[in-house]
Amino acid sequence: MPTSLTDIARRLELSPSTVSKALNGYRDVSSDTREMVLRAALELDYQPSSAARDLRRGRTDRIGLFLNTTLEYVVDYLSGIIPGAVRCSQECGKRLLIYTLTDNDPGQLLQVCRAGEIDGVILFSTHYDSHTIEALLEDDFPFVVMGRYIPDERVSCVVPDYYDGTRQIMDHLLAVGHRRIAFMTRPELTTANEARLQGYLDALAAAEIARDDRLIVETRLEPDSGVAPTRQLLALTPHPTAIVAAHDLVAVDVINTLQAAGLCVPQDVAVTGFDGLRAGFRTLPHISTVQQPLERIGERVVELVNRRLNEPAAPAVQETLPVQLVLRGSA
Amino acid sequence: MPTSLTDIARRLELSPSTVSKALNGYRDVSSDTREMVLRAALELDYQPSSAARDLRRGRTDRIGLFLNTTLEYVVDYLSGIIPGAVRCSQECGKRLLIYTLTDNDPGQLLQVCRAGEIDGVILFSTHYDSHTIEALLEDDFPFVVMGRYIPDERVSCVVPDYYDGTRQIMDHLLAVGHRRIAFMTRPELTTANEARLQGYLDALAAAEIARDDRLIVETRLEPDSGVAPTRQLLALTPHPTAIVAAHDLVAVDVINTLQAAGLCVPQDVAVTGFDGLRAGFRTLPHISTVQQPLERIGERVVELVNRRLNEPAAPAVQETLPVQLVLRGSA
DNA sequence: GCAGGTAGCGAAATCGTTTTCGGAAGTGCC
DNA sequence: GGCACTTCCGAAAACGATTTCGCTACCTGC
Repeated sequence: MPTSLTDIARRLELSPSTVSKALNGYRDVSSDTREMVLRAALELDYQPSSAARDLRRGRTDRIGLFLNTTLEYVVDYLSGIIPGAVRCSQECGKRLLIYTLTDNDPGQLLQVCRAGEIDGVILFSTHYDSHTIEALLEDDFPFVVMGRYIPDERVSCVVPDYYDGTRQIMDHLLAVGHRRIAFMTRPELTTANEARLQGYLDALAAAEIARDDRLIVETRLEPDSGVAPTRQLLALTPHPTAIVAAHDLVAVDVINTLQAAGLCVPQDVAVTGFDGLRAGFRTLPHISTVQQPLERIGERVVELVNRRLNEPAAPAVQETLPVQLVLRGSA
Repeated sequence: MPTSLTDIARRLELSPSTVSKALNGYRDVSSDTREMVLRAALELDYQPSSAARDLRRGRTDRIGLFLNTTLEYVVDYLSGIIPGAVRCSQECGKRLLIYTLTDNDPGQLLQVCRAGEIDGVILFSTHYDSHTIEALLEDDFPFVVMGRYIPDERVSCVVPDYYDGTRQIMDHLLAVGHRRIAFMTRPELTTANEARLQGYLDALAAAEIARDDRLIVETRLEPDSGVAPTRQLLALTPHPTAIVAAHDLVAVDVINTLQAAGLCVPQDVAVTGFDGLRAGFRTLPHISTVQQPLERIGERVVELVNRRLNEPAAPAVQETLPVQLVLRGSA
């Protein structure tokens, strides 16, 4: 049994109320007793029971983030997000908790929220369905969506500028002379994928290059899933001189496949990624990519949840954060 | 305000006790009222307040895992562990929570444990000091150490067989004819690193190959930290024909550096990793490695915490799990 | 000396559950 | 009818903190 408030009270022959007030900085307690209490608390390694505290105060000062670990991409992305999110929640006096979902059952998320385990929740793009969002709205439970734009003015979200990022990549590739540029997209029809594709198409149009559908291929995010599409592109004659991958992890596959085929990156084929994950440093050359402001996204997302907690009436915010092209060698 | 037990009670004109008993499967409630209660609970989206419940029951059915995300390795390793850990905790009726530590302050871990936020905790090798362990023992708080052997019969731990893994790698390399085998180790003096080094040295001795200290180099786990040691090894004449890296992530750097120098893997230099992380699939050829039973480690670690929760008097267990050499092309 | 103020403390209610205990009503048996 | 059981339900006490409110001293100023 850990020591409780009452333990301290008994030991010092004080009432629990006084001890509580001493620990919580109330002014109606003399500095003498305050010191006594603080010393005793330290000696006994006192830590208030979070259950009791949460129950009485009606909040937990915890923010949840739900994680599905089946995708390597998610883990990698999250590890970029977390430092910023943790720092910001620390500053807000909250703690950030990561919940692990079994087989991505969104019901668990609602359970945790309704049970009052957390005050607010961050929704990662792949981890919810529209029913979850509806339920959260109905419960008036604070949440923010990360990485996907939700066309509903009641929900806050933070997304990187997918369109502009792709334009930046394309403009760079076009500027250095590429004309046959392949584009790898993902099968899911999300606003993110659409924005990227649109960036690609608009850039081509602006450069007055005709769209060639054989240069647009699909790829998934599992390990090795970038290999086959790359081979498919290499089979074209002439093959593209640049490949714009949907993600850094895909770009890794692309580079490996090209090098295995005896081609040099970027001399023979330039390759670009997207996101700016750490995986981009695990190839030689390193991957030229669009760096998402990962830490900043983490910060903003927590900040928005926190604002919502402080002023429940505040309107939802939909933020697009600027991204930046970083050239690291592969293009 | 979410609906509470009392809400249901009022609506059905029952007492809170009866409602609680109906929901918790007590036998002294008629099947009629039980059904009424269950239906009402469903209609109102009732979810018991976890704070109230935890407070009253004196436990939370939650297990904590503390995470420090500064190291890519940790994230990668953890994502291998988690599926098993989550599944097992699910089966035990517990929930697995991941806590994010700011700047790796072990005091936070003790706070969370003492506050009763979780019933037990899993310590990842890099996230504690001996003081934390002492404090947990003193508090009699259930915990299990993962990935590092602790020479103390009061603490349970689960570790892969580092020594045997390295022997397996070495035996394979020796069997295919390698004689100049380099070894990359990490600067920290942990039992894991020592066991690996010993495996390397014993294998050499068994093959009657003299130890050459120039072939033993140190490397860290940050991105690119495998590059310099590899160049250092390539500067030797003759250079080693095989490189045994301390980790898959290091092996990635090694392979890239070798290929960038125009060498073929594994024809010119064979490379092996350790751990069996997903990163091993992101090179071509894929990395031959020692596969840790990651899922199994996750399972066992949760299982041990759970056993400790169910029978507090049970003795601590120190488990070494078998590892397996998997040849994927790089050696 | 007295009204009004302040400083310091404790009593008690409260948060939403769980769980023990006892009581009321009904049943079966002799 | 009386006795022992069973069945079903509610009252009430916890769990450990926070917070409101009121009470006692003591002080201050006139």
